[in-house]
Amino acid sequence: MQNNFSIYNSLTRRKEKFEPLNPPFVGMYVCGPTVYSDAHLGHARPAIVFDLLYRYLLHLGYRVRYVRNITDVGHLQDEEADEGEDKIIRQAKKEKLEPMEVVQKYMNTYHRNMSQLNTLPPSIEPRATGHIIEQQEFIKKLLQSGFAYEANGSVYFDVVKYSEKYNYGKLSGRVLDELLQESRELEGREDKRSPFDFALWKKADPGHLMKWPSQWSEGYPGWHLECSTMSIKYLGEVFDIHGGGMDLMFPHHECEIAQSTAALGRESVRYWIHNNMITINGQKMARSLGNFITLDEVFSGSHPLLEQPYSPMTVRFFILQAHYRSTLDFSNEALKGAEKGLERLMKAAITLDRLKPSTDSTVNVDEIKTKCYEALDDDLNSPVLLAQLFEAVRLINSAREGTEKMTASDIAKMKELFSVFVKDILGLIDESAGRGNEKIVSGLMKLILDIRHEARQKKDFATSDKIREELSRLGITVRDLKDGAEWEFE
RNA sequence: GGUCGGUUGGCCGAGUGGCUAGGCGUCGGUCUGCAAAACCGUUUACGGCGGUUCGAAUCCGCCACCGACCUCCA
Repeated sequence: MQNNFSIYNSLTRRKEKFEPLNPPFVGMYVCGPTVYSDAHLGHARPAIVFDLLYRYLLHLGYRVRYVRNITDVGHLQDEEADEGEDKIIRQAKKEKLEPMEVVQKYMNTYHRNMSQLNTLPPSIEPRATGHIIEQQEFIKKLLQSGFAYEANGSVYFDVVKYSEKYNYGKLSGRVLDELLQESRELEGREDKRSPFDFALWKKADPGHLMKWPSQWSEGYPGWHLECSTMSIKYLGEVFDIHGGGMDLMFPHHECEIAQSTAALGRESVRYWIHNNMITINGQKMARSLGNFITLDEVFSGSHPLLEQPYSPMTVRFFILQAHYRSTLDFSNEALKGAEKGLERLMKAAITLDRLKPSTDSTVNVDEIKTKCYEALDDDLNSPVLLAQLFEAVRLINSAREGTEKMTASDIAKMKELFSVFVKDILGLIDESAGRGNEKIVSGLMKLILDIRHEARQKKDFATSDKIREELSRLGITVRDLKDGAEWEFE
């Protein structure tokens, strides 16, 4: 499997050549959502970023097993004290639903939104509640290895003991001694030996809605455990890629490393990849800050901050226009810009279909293609890839104007370029497509435009304008060219 | 306070020690019966102060400001 693909590894803080453990197979695990409310713009970013990575790896010929979990238990409101209320249970009470109804409801919304954004579904989408036994087995391993301890029916991970042998904090750059000095004293619960110990199994309080029997207590698993358990179950003890948002590096991913390393005696993940945040007015978009916009609100325009609706592809393009490791600032102006840019890109594909070949050529499609690969190979640089594609757009438009020339071979290559990079890899599809019966509509349009053409030849502009206006009312735009006219749905 | 990252033109965003991505917007032009689109050009860049260098937005130092993480957050 040949490739020149390099990717930034958060663990080593460097770009590294991507070399999977067992080519052509690639194992990729990405932290999915906790399904307790509607997906917002922030959720779209990792979904699209890792969709891009998934698509590119597939394009390069790898056989990728893409695992993305659904967290449906154990994610507490106040993780620090390990006493917060489970997010899903809290929402269930609020909506007067069964916890599993809450999970199903928001999982459905999430899937619908992800499909709208044209992200490919993962190969496996495991749920925490479906892996209670496996998580308990994992806890037993940690107890056996001595890195976990039981206290009052709960089981905790012993961070202090772990750090005597391994490096707790290596991913996020934290030093345990410093963390311990700065941490405040625990109040109430004294089950934990150290404030940075985290729960593997929590004994349920009376009346707790989601709980399972175990040898320790009726209870539920800790949040960090599910990812270690399920990634190893489906991808093996050592696998290639683990992804997620930067905000998960500490403590979530740090705890995952500790759990897996403690249980297996070695590192599980070879490449840690983290996407940056979407900001709004320079501040992270987050539920807790109350400045988030849900995807449905974006698509419908029904949020006070939105001046108009923005289509799923506009959002996708907007996200792909920024490098995944940079913050991306939301604004109406930026979204509108993305909308126009996307339109320009998609129109060029249509123009390409209608282009008449020349006998000679003034363009070098292969050069653009090479640059497109270089952009992706350099840490998945989608903005530079788009810049290259816009160079192709300029050439296509110029060819239509006659200032550049493309042979039939050039046109075929260019179509291939668009098909591979725009559609397959960037996952950008024409949202105006699929309206009406293509064949009949195009036949009718040809007829109508022929009549209009004849009217214009006779300088009967009243008729030609009437046709254009009536078509416009139906949502069809007509544009006159040097020879004939072209049309499209608005 | 600790750790890490950022500060690029009206907006969003790439980037490399010298050849000034790209998109959107603005303005002008070409084309056009009109319109739209397209094309060509234009517009104001690299937070501040020093330093290294023949040459720095790009390397180093200091300062200012912003953000993320250190509770949950994609």
